Amino acid sequence: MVASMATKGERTREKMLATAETLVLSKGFAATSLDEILRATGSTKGAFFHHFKGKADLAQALVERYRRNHAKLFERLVAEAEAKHADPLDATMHLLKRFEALIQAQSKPLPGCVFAAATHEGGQFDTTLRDRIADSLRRWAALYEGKFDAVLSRYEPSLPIAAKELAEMIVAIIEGGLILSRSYGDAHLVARQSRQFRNYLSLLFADRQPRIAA
Amino acid sequence: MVASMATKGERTREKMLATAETLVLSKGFAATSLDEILRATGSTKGAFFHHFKGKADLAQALVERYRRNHAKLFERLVAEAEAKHADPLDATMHLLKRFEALIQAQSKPLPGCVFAAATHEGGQFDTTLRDRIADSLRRWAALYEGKFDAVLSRYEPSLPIAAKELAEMIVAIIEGGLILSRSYGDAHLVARQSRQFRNYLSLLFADRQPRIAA
DNA sequence: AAGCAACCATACCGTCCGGTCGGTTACCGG
DNA sequence: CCGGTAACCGACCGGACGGTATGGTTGCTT
Repeated sequence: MVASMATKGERTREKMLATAETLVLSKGFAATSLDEILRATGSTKGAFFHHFKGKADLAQALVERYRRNHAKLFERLVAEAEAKHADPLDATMHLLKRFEALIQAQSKPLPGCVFAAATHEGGQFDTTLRDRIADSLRRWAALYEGKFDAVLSRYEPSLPIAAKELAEMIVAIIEGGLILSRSYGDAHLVARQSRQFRNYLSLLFADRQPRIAA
Repeated sequence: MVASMATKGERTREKMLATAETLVLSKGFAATSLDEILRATGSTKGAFFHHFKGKADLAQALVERYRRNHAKLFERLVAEAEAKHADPLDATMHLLKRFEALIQAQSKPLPGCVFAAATHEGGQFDTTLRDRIADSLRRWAALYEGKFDAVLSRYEPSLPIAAKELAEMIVAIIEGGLILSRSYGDAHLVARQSRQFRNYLSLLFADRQPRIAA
């Protein structure tokens, strides 16, 4: 038994989560029935209710799973970028470029973001899940914010700017870009928008003016 | 009988659409039942099916209504901006600032965008409605694109840029900003992000370098 | 090999939801 | 005042959905 496939139960649970995610991202959570998920995975009610307390529990598990995968991916990209560039600005640029390359490689538009989906249907979830989603988005932005903090502590921007604003901007651009990308069927729209954001950064720090200690 | 209240039927229909919109924006379309809408408006099944063929028809009507209102608002803002500024860059900046002021005036986060909601639950709608939504988003972007075209035909940007990219960028920023704004409960996030976009524009056209005819 | 838990299949239940339909009231031209 | 139509009501239906109960099967441990 290979370690990667874990136990049988974990594999079916993962399969359910994966197919549920694609269905939810295409039709929405409420419009996705349990039977539909089970038909797609080839299992039954018994299996589902063995792994999840109910549909609400599935929603929470979906968010948690997405959160982990998302965090893991970005930590990998950040590590790679910082290994290659000592300068914080270069590292951030590299991070964005790697991200764009990942999207550009896909021929179809990305299926969407679970956080955005959950936010949109948020009214049917309880407060703790909504808080968890907001926290996930904040952590994502905070990851960028840390990078921009490093950049701002070294270089003087050509316009007064806060790291948090830049972090929220790239997250907003990606989330909004995903919506347009899906609606248009344009697989490369998000990458194009990320490039625009890089443009903004390169104009903000065009001359790499070193910050003067007060 | 005042002209503004139109016929009785039109008023109840409008009331249904308005309450349906708020419900849909907070819980999603599939999770919003007809009974819920009717309870909120104080009318009944009979009234609903007199005005709409079914729930799918309601969805289409919601999109169409939002589309009209949205277009009307922006045409008003554009007209106001162009009346005040002959220069296309100044007019565009004014347009964005007016938009920010509108958002800033609200104390609660905007309820969301029907286009984004519909895109997110798109899998449950038919192709014609999905196309209609994509078209609505494109028209919105095209409205901005026209303005940026005017700017680019007069001024040389400090980085090579297409009007379409800028147009898609502000739309993406607003859509993404709305998601973050709702999830965080931060009413001013969208306006802050619009200001970032204005920053980008002001850096792109900082010196107002006039375009040289080739 | 026995036993025990984890895992999964199936039949079934109560409820809610979209939709239908026969009927009633409000309005309006003639 | 009358006829007709737009507007509206509310009981009802069939089906789908989330959830449960129960029994069977697999696989790990000792």
